Amino acid sequence: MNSPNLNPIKQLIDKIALHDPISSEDRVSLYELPYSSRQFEAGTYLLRDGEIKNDCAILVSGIAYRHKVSAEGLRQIVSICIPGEVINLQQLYLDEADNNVQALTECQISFISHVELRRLVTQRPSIARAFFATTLVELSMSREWMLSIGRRDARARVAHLLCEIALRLNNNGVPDGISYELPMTQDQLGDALGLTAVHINRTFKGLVRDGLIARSRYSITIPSWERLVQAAGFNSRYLNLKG
Amino acid sequence: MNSPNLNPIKQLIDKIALHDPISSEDRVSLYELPYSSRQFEAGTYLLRDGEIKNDCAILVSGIAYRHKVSAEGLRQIVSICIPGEVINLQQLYLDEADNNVQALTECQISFISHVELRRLVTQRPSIARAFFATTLVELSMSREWMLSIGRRDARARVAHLLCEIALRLNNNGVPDGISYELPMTQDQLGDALGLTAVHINRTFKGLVRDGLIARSRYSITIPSWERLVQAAGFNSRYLNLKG
DNA sequence: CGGAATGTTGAACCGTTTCAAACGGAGTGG
DNA sequence: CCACTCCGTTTGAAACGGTTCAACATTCCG
Repeated sequence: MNSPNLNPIKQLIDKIALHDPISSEDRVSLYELPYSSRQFEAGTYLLRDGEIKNDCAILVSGIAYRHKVSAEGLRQIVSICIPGEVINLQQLYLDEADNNVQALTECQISFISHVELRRLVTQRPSIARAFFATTLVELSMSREWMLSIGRRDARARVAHLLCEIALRLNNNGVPDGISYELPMTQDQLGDALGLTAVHINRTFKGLVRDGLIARSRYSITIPSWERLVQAAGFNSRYLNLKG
Repeated sequence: MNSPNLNPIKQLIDKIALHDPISSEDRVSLYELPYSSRQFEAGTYLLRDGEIKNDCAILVSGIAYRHKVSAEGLRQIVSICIPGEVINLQQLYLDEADNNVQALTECQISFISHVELRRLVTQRPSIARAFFATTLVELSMSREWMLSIGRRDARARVAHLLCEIALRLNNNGVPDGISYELPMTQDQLGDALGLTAVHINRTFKGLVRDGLIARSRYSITIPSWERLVQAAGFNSRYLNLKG
């Protein structure tokens, strides 16, 4: 999981190629980018609201979450970051970050100079295009997230989040009986779904009672993908996965 | 408002230049793009969920809203589109639309061939960059919207929406006493904010009672920007407006 | 003028929150 | 290896913000 020799560029390429093809020529030029890596322990801020331009940060291993806090101090988690994603793409062109990214587990981050990346993206339109496509998918995911928070009840919201993460971790499809680690406290889940930790707890219990999921510690098991999808009203189209 | 001689390319340029500068050279090449225009009446779908690649559609005049509907048939409005925006940027690189855009007022739409635009964007990195920046701002807006829906109460949600639109319509700042048209029914406002039409009504009444806004028909007046911002917990940073 | 769509209001209801207390499990120090 | 502590989970009861339903008022538009 935290194997130190994960190649960040490969992660990045795999990720962006998921939504837009990248020629082998472009791959090579991406491979030429210099980078440096660093480990961050769970809980660390990987990006802070208000932060000014910085190097481009790729999440190589681990899971993180992006959040904002309201004037009243309430937190809303707006997305989950998984390996291969650029955490601060926004800062590639906009000045100031307006959100935070925090490590959920230990995270390996690799840094590429923004200047370098901007240069590459300028010289190679198809790489620019791939990053653009990735960003469009992120936008699409955030719209679905809005639909969840605004219009689904607690049960469907939780189920939907579980579906989304399961599929993002297994792009080719989620087989029945699969399990995965979702290292989020119920407090964090609440902040992600616009609910209370207490209500997350009750909702989880309901899902377990009805056999839609099984749980132990941070591990989620999905006995029947079909049934969970049904309960969530989940339609994977918005993830724009190929195939 | 619906003046037929609005130049769509100028609108487009003004819009993307709002977040990223565009050189005069690039402006010229944008001006060379061929386009055709058409009027759509209020209520028309400008983009449909499931629609396959199409020409790039610029909203030249009028207001529209983007929405998704859940498996249970509930609608969530995820953004308000104002003039100068490309409605279906997503389709520039992704295949299938996963959301709908519907005209709120009569709308003038101009079409540019996606092929042309892709070609231009390939040849002129700084234009690509400007579109990228615009998309990043859209992403940023959607994150703020999530924060609203997930964590603000009804009053702050409504106030926040009113602030956002006021500022997007007046990029240089909102003077006290300003009014603007928000041609949305309370049903639509409810769907935008994850509330019921009924509750929108009561919340509006509350804001009026407390002198935070005045209303008549679809016209909103803001006596004190300061106070409305306060009630909304509004911080304009996420809009990434220059200056 | 008439009908449809939108806005307004009240009362009952309900999904979720709040508060508070107890529980469990992992890590720490004695 | 136990006791202690901390943090997150679990549970119950009461409260609340927002919903639902239903009736009525208003505005719009043909």
